[in-house]
Amino acid sequence: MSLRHALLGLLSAGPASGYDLLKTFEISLANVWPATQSQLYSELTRLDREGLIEVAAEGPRGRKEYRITGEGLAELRHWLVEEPPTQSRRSDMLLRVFFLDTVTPDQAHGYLERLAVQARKEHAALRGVREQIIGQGEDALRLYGDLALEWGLRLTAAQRDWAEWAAARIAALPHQSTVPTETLTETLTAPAEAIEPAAAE
Amino acid sequence: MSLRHALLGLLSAGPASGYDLLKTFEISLANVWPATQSQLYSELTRLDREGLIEVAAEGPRGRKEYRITGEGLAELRHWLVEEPPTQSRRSDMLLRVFFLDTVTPDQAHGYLERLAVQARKEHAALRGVREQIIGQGEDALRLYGDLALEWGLRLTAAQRDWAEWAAARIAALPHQSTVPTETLTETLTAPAEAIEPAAAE
DNA sequence: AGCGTCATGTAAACTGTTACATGATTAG
DNA sequence: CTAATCATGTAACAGTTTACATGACGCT
Repeated sequence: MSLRHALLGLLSAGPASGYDLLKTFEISLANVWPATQSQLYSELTRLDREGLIEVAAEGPRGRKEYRITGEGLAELRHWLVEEPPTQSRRSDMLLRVFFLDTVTPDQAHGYLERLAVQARKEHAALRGVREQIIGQGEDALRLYGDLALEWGLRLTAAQRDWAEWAAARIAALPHQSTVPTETLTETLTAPAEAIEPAAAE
Repeated sequence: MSLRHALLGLLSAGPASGYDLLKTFEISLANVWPATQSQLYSELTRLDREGLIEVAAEGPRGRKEYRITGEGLAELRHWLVEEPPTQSRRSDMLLRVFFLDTVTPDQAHGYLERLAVQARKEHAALRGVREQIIGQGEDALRLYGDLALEWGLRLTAAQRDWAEWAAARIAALPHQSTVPTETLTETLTAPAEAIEPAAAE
């Protein structure tokens, strides 16, 4: 359960309300640990009940500003340095690759091309983010944000390169000529045809 | 819900029982889409009820061998080529990076070093897998498995390189001397200290 | 006065994990 | 005969998503 640690982490930078935290999730944490409003509010209630955070102040429309407690900070640090990182490696994208032999090579090629395009877009978006924050306040909080951003850039670049490489490999297959896509629909219900192996890179 | 598509994909290669599929999940699909026995059996029952798979034969100890139906194959192909890939990018590992400023630079450095070690191990393991399957039957099913393996190799390499780069950046910080780790425990309850930015790469 | 945003909460459905439970068959 | 493996299922719980519901405040 890392949602609680995400919340503790955000609150370690200063007090905030559920609404504030929700915005932060939508903007900066969306790509790392998405969370919904519903989930967020109930987790905050639980954290408060368990003493890891507390209500610092109450505002206008029932607004409750939470603050992290000493116990909460200790838990956050424990999670950071003690608990082994469990990368949940569930990948929709890669799962499909395993079964690409059930569709035509053209369709498989199309899938990989789309992955490459998507990776290029994401990479460009991250570059945009980097341009925006360049020259801004260079404090401790930014250093680690930069590391995360760099990871995003490297990951999307790797994904792009791999998808292009993989698409090219499929395009290099024999019997992969200029078949118009219209005629492929009727082959959909036929069993996947055997594919000759491509030469190693 | 991609578990059902994983099952359909495996069954597209030939009939199998829940037990067989479970083994396949543990061996070859564990790193892509982990699933538990419990989850698997109930999903098979559901797929059967919905007509996407059917019982082909019954074996010795209540064994039920499932076979994919035409409807199931259609659903698999639809998922592969029509539905946009939703990469669930929830990353425990990256989430921690954002909050690394709440612990000492030494501890942050240690975290990144451990990530690098882990990535190196995983990369080596995948290399081992590649050695094992080299020279084996080179059929259509293998081609796409190779693409997936290559992605694993590239991903773990990228993770290793990034973690090393990030660790080096933290090690290059000022005031980052040879502090014995024993003395760090008392700084755990103190507020995280401000960190000077490192020069760009 | 009314619209947009701020602000929080609950309920239901679904997905995933852990643990419990049971029994048949085969190999040694 | 007995231990390992084959083989399936259920129950309880934890985490996530979607939808519903409500109301206060601030600006024009």
